[in-house]
Amino acid sequence: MHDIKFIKKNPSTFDLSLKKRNLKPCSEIIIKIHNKYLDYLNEKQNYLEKKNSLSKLFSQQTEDLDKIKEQVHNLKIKIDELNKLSEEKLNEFNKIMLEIPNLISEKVPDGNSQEDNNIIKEVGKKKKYNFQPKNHLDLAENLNLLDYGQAIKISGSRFSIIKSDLAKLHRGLVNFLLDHNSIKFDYKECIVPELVNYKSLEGTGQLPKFEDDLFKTNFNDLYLIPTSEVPLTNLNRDSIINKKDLPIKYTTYTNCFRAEAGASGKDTKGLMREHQFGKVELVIISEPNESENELSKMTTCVEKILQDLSLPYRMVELCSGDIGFSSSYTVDFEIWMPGQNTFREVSSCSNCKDFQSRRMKMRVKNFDSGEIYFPHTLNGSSLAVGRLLIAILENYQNEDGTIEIPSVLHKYTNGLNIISNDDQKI
RNA sequence: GGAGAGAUGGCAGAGUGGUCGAAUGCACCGGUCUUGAAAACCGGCAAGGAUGCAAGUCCUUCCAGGGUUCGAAUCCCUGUCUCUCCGCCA
Repeated sequence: MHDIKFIKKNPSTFDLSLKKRNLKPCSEIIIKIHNKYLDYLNEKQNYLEKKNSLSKLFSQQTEDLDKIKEQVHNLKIKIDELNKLSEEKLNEFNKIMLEIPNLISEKVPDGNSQEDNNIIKEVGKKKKYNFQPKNHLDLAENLNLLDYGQAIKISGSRFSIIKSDLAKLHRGLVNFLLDHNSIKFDYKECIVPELVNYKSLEGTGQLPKFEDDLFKTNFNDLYLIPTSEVPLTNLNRDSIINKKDLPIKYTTYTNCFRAEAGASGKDTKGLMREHQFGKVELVIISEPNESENELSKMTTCVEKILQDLSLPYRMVELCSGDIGFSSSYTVDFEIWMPGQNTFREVSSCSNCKDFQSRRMKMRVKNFDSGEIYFPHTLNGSSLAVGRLLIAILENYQNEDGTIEIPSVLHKYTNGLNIISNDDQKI
């Protein structure tokens, strides 16, 4: 949510940012609606003041009370009218405002699509194979570790059943990632609900605009989370944080659920794009002037994982056409996938500035000065576990189809260091 | 699923029609005292909005939404959530 006062002061800056996202300028109409709202509001407040002062006369005098009653009655009619009008305008205003994406940072490169993203750096050497590397799907199915027939029977497409040593690797990865984040990088580990209410999704920006991407349940109208950014960031919704408690850093592992409404035909099989996937998430609530710094600490945390796992990756700055709704600046991490001969996204780290904190009324108070302001919120994946699994399968494959397990994970896989065929056919 | 109770400031907790944005305690901030600290004492301390250069003035908010009334934290209705007991259950 944007600050209307900012828009009124800087309409052209605001419109320019929208233009970079290929959106139409709208400052003029927003300002117009808001001013109209203020007109109604001020008029209403004047009448309210009159009404209040008339009511107070009752405890002071006893004469002409009927006359006052009548005056109040007349005022109430006007107030009701103006109340309706101002509410209408405010609703109109909010409806527009909630669908406007965040302003993008000056650092964000111009561009229309993924193609225009800026590669910041490429790290790690791509392994050379003296055979044709397979993709994760062939590898895992050959090893009997992934079953799509069963997944389709139980739930349909875009689900999978992970089995045996691959399931153990998945579990080990989750523990490795959570330990990394909480012990080495001081994020507070949490377990959070995977069903959330409307307000929470509005707070982080998924609603009202992206309803189609979400799964809604018939229990209290709760939604399945598309990312644990939603519950983690909303932990401090509608509240005032003591400045001394910043920065607040959370990490969690959850399943994430996405309808993938606009992705038909893309990555239809395999762990790449599923309706349900596991993800470890990082969220930071930071002082406004510290958020850039915090983002770089966050990306360092993610990078360290990729380095520990010796996976070749690149760091990509998203362009104005590709950046998410709530973000002002986003850095993606992509791992080299030899079986697909391309880099694929495994993490996205965003600085949302005060966009989400304004939406969810998360504020910070400096108790020394009394000052109250909106903090910046950041979120990042560390990492999407399914995709990380793909990366390990493809990067650590041997010619015979077996998979080495990276050495940092051995203590998380109870010493298991190679995945070979699971003989059990069930 | 059945029965009952409740939702008030950062927290605890008074308040049952006007003088209530709301007692009191704790926490927090400032001060006195002290070599320093603690204790004690004194003072301050909700949020959002409008307007104004500012000081200030005004409006709104006691879970949410309706209603009664000149006037609602307080009375009535609806909804949501929480708690307790019983049943069921990982």
